[in-house]
Parts: sequence; C-alpha cells; structure tokens
Amino acid sequence: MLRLYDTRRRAIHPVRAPGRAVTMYVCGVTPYDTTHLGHARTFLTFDLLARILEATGHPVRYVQNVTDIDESILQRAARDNVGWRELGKREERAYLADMKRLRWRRPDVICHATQELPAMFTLVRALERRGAAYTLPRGVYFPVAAQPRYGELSGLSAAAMKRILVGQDDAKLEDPGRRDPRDFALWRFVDDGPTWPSPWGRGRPGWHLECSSMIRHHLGDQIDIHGGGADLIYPHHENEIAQSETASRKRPFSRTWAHVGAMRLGGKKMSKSDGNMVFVRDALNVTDPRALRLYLLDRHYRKPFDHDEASLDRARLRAAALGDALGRGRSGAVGRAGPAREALSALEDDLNVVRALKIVEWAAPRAEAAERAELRTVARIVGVI
RNA sequence: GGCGUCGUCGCCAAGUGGCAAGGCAAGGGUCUGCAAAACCCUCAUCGCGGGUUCGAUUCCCGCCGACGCCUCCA
Repeated sequence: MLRLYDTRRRAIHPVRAPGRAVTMYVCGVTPYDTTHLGHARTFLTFDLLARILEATGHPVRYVQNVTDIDESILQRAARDNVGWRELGKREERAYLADMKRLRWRRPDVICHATQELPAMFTLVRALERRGAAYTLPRGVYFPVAAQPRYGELSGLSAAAMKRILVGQDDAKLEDPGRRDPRDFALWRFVDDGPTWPSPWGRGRPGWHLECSSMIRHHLGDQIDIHGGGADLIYPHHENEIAQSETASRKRPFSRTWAHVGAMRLGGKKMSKSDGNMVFVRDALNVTDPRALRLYLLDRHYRKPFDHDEASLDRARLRAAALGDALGRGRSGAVGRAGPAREALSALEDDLNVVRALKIVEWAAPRAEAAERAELRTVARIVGVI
C-alpha cells in the first residue's frame, strides 16, 4: 500500500480507501502564461502517484481545476489587448498540450471556475447557515475565528499570520471592516471587468472558494489526497480547510495533504513574478519527454529542486540507456520478490523514485527476459521508457 | 518572527549504526598517424560541539551556516 507524507500530521501514513476509489484533488493552473518546469514537476508527481495506485490495484478518481477567472488573467489580457476568455482558453490549450507531451495521466475531471459558480454559492450558503460568513461593503468574508484549528496545516500562529499580513500589499485592498485581519473574501463585489450575479450581489469569487466548492461538487465532503505546490500551504490550503470543514462539519477535509517542493533556478523559486522560469516547451527542445520525466521525478518530490542543465542533459542518456536495456517488450506482473518488487516498494514508500530508478537501472542490463518484463512495468509507471 | 529544505569529493547528488552509490569534471591508461569516441583505472575520515553506543557520517541535544516559503504563484 502506498504510504505518503501528510503535511498536516507531519508524518508518513498509509493511503487507505477500502472498497472504493482513492479520491485526489490537485490545485491546477491559472492559464495566462506558459507551463514551466515547476508546474510539470508538481503535476508529474501526482501523475506518478495515480499510476502507482492504479498499478497496484487501487482505482483513482483524480480531479484538477483550471482557474479561468482571476485578476492575473485580467491583467495579462489587458496588457496583451486580448479578451480574457480567449487568453485563458489559448493558454489552457497550450498547457494541456505540454502536459500531453509529457505523457501526463490526465485527471478524470478538469473543472473550471467559471463553470462552478452554483457550487460556490451552495458552499457560501452552507457557511452562512453555520454563521461563518458575513457581508461587508466590499465582499462576503469568512471569519477565521469560526475555525478553531485554523493554522493547523501551516503551523503558523495567529500572531505570525498577522505579522505577515501587515506587510502585504493586498491587505490594503481588503475590506477594513473585517473582524480579523486574517479573514478572507469568499465573494468580492467589483464593478470593473467580468462579473457574475450572486445572491449577495454582482462580483467575482474569492480564489480559495473555488477549490473547496469544486472538491465538494466532484468528490464530496472529504477526500483522500489533496495536492499542490508547497507554496499553496498558506494561505490557500489553510483557507480551504477552514471553509470545507466549517461547512461540512466533517474532518479531516483531506486525509492526506501532499505538497511538492519548489522548482528553483539560480537558487530562487521559479515564479511568474520573478520571471525566472524554464518552460516545458523549451526543455523539450533540448531533450525528449521521457528524459524530462526522469529528470523531474529523480529528486524526492518534497525537496526543493535546483534546475541544472547538465543534469537535464544527462537524463537523456539515462533514459536512452534504460530504453536500450529494457526494450519494447511486454510488461510483466511484478512478483513477490526481486528487483522489480523492490523498486515498486520504493515508489510506494512516499514516492522514492530515486531509489526505485537506481534499482531498475542496476538490474535492467543483468535481468533475464521474465525479470525484464517486470522491470518494464516499474519503468512504465515512472514513464521513463 | 514562523514554517520548511539542507549542509556528504572541485560541481550535482544518493545512502547507511560497523569497509561512504552514481554522474560530471580532473588525472592515468588501452586504442589511435594525431585527435575524438569508447572502454579500464584513480580520486571523500560525510559543517562544529556534546550525548547515547563496543562502534555514528547515519540516533538525540545544542550551535554555526546556506537557501526557500510565508505577496499572485505548482
């Protein structure tokens, strides 16, 4: 059985879903820019996670969102003088094409914020019934005080959060009448740009609301695995927990929280604001998809990963060598013992790809036909042959 | 301030309570008209100080240091 590190409990626990599919939700992209290696690493990590579960007989129901309405899309659309919907659709297509080239195990559902407004309203109504929403002139807010465990995921104290919020530019944009400076918008009343009618007035949804309501809509009140980049822990995932657990009165909202470490360039996290990104598209110009998968997955997913051209280049040789050693033959069921079993066990041990690949690379040139077939199975789970 | 990752050969990076993977670079060699490629060989007492132990790089405590995140962000 797969064992995974859970950010909330800060320990490794087995992923159990007896008699049903494992439910997994991963925070996706806001499509206004091209897919970079950080996106690819994160999504390939959950691709691998799903493949491991499925290969070991555990069906998976995987949902991922596309934030197709967001201030950043509106800004980019204005800058480039294109319609925000047009921009979003174009960038989403590009992103899906990039991921397809990486042989991404696509989510079973890819949902869009603009298509889920009814689900969002339902969630806000549920929060209202719990007394966990209040309306101010500039928006409907969630009172953080309604959630006694707020801060559990990130480990931040209330004082620490407030200290952080004081220095933020966005804090000035929030409604000054909030009961607590940590309270966040469920729905914003805005006049400019695209807006939607809601029971509270025209406006746009708060971005934390999107994920909570989509999860509830597509997967239910509680899920097995919630994933995303480590940069989303606070405030995004913390706020999701607050909304969802308050609305459903069920906890935990997600049994396991899996966060992928940052992809860095020059010692700094790749990010849109810093512009220090390496795009998947460009990487695929100098290497091939299997090699890029090998490169991105051959570092433990929770660790930060410094992009290194030399390593990327080497990955091509490694993938080619594995291809030569394992050939194109059939996959074989992994037996109870032997290198393929050891490699598969490594994958099940909090996705230890490094150990698994090392075993496969060592065993592949030495293996007989039957064993090679087993090794192919593991190599194909990782997607490197 | 908090959360987190990490300090292992010149560089990247695994790993283990008992001789420290691998890759790149470097040096030597085989081969070659010279070279390239290929192949072979060589190359580390694991940040500092305590503790536990027969024995710690590996476990515990403290320290020093690096970096990231906490702002939209995967």
